[in-house]
Amino acid sequence: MTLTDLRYLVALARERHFGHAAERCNVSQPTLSVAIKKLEDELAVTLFERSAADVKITDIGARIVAQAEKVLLEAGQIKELATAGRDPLSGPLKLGVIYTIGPYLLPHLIPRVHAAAPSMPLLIQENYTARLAESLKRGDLDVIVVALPFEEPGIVTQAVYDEPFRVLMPAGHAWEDDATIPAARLAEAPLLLLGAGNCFRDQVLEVCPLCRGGEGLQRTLEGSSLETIRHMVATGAGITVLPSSAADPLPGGNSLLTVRPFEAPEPFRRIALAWRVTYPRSGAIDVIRAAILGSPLQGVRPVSR
Amino acid sequence: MTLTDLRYLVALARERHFGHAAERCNVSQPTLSVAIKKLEDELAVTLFERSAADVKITDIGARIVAQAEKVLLEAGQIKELATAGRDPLSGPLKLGVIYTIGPYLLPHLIPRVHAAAPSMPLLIQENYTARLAESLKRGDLDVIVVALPFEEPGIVTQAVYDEPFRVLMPAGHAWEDDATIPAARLAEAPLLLLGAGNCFRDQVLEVCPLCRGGEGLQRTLEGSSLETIRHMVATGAGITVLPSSAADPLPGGNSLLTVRPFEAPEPFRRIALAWRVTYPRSGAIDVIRAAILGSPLQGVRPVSR
DNA sequence: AGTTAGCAATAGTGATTAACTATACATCTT
DNA sequence: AAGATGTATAGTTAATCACTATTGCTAACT
Repeated sequence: MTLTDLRYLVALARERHFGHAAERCNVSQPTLSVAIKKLEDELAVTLFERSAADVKITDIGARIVAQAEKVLLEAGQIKELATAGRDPLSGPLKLGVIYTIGPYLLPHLIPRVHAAAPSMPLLIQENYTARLAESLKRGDLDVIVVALPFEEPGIVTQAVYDEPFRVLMPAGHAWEDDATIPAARLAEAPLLLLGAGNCFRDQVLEVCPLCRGGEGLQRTLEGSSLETIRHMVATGAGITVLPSSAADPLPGGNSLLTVRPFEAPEPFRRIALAWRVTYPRSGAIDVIRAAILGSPLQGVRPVSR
Repeated sequence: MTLTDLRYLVALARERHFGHAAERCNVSQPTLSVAIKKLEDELAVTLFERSAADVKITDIGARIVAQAEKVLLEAGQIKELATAGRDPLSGPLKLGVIYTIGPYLLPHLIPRVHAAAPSMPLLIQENYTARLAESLKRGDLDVIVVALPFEEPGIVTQAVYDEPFRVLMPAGHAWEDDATIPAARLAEAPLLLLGAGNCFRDQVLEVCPLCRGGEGLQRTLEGSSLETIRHMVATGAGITVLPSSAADPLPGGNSLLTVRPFEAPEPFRRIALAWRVTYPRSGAIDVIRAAILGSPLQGVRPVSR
């Protein structure tokens, strides 16, 4: 029993004539005749009474035809589902973002994605890189936004933008008069850091190897966020390093804080998109990338593909 | 897209492993692999993300698998319907009976058929032979009970029983003293007859050619029934001829009436079943025949096949 | 880093199935 | 009895399906 057989069946039930039914199915009369007979043999049931005068459907035949129509209808739905699902910009996209990007990127990203792909709602999760990577591999996420380096088997990455680091200090701080800050000087001040697990913490410590020992002036704020640290800096608890998108003053910014760039070579982080090699909706990824690049993130430099 | 493809699809969705899914479907891994790829090409949609680690279903894939399961379920119903419909004794049987048999046969027939084939309800229609024949050919009836001769293209008949004719007269009638009545004598009395269209009317007139002219003593009762005629005979309106099943006194019969057989050769009618040559439920017909022969019809003689 | 193991995809082949044309057969009609 | 109509069968070809053997890929292991 195949779907083709069922199509022949309902055609014959409608036409009550083998020749006409065959024509409607674009096959020859013997083809349809044999197919119906095969179906009857398989089901061990007489579906039609054939006579010279006409073709009559049996009671059981009528019931089976009705069921066959249901089958064909449901099968047609599969094609419709496929057609609807063919558009990579339709259907929800599960997006993961690291903590140190989310608050600054998402407010811009979400409306832009919605504008570009209105039928692709975003399901967003913020987390540490490691957790995002796991979810991505499991299939719980489709695309993630992380900082490089990021290497995982089965995962491909695409750099999107570079983002310089900045030094954040309370207004009136001693370094305020310097246009740029040498990285080494970070060891001289109480440096507020995110907790372990945040990749940005490690990247900051890489900028300032002297801070690494754990015996310096720096202070780790477990379970905290860049925003919390910024507020602590404003209250004079210390200084910190932020990515430019989080540090650079917006119009009408915070007058309690002073931001200074690093001395060249300016340290920076490279932000990338990552997804499973096998992920089929590359069009959706393109939209995400475009929306990120279209977002007004302070100080970032796009990375050409 | 075939039902087999869909079976492979849902198997793979369940197993998430080509090899295991193939095994469950009793096919080789390449077979299943190719079938899935063919489906994906046909639908122009990626249903699964394949990687060395595992097989992940896409969102659209999951929706299509759910739909495929629905299709397979409905398709399975076809087999169930066929299994249920395979029994010729299941499902209603549309039975037609001529007016001059119905009242005497059906009260016996219906319970017997119900006992022999409880899941075969009878849909009964009483009518003239000509109307029954038309309904039978149209398919509105499945089997009819008629008197022979009955010849129709595409229709087969099977004699069931012979039924002698009787003379019915009011009690105390002049012929009451005769054990048998010669057919010719019918022309001498006021003979009550059914209206045109009833085959029994014609059969009676054949028995008594002298009555035929239309100028004799006989009286036609259009739109009437044998029961009406019997009552009229009881009131002395005339005599009549009845088939034995309608004439012969039942225990506790009518003392106002006298029944006499004809003189040999006894006239009789042959009752038969008729159905379309193409009608597939011959088992149902056998049940009807057996139920008729099992019915206590007065004076009838079974016709061996 | 090279190797191995696991798994899906591909190639190539054989068997089955589905389609065709031509024709036979059955039935009713003229 | 012959013709017309309509379905079934025969015989053939093409397409499809399923198999085995093998390749190619990825990731895990030594």
